[in-house]
Amino acid sequence: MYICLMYSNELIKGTLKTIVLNLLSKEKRMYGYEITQHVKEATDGKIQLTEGALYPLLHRLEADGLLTTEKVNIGKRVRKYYSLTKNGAETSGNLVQEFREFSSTMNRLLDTFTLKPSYHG
Amino acid sequence: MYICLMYSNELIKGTLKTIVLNLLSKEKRMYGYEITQHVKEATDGKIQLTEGALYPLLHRLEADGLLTTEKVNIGKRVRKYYSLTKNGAETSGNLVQEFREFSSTMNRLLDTFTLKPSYHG
DNA sequence: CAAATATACATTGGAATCTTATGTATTAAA
DNA sequence: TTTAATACATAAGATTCCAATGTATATTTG
Repeated sequence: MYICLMYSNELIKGTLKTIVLNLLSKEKRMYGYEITQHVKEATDGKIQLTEGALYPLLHRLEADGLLTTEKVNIGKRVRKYYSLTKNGAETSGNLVQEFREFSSTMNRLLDTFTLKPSYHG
Repeated sequence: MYICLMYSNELIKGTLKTIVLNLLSKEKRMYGYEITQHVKEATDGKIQLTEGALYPLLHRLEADGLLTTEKVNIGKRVRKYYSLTKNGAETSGNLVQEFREFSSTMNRLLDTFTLKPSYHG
């Protein structure tokens, strides 16, 4: 996904990594499905991550040394837990701060010109 | 561009349209180069639009009926002014609101989990 | 108990968006 | 006079995400 029912979904590109790393900086370890559910609940369904976006990202982050994994058997199923590496924790903090700054800059920019959106026809 | 010196530039994908339409909802008409300079100044250089992203977008928005153009001769040069159509003004308002909501949702989501970004090693 | 739903992983093809690089040309400043 | 600024434009490539599909186990519900 990134099924963002309330938003034109293009807005969110680039924030998935931030969301995931930030979550893992607070929770010791999480598995993919758990992440999707957590984000969904925390945002009242406003942000929903798709597997097609999430799983490849998790694999990439592991390959890049930002995450480590441990497999845990749950009955006959194998659950894959992800945790931050030291590098991942650092990156997490940076990305969150970057988003905050960007968000602030954007909102200021939009404020400057959104007093009355009008049609100058 | 989208040369965002302070940000990992991926964060901004999807906001270019919002920025441009919002600008044009406040200024009767603007031309491409003017838009890049305006955004640059208004954000203290934090957001810089590249021509490679801006011009194709302007063309697309015109093709989609959100913008109209008028060419003005400046000496030997032709300057291309863009203005919002009625449809464009409506879209502008929607996109700005969507960004605000998304921004708010994201910041709340990040707040929930950023008390202390840490390495659980 | 059977069927539907939830849990849980994964990959692939394609769309959309942006960057980098390149190109042309005029005008102003150093 | 040469450099920088103004002003447009396009093309190739990277990145990121979505939709679709696939597999399989576990739980809930009718």
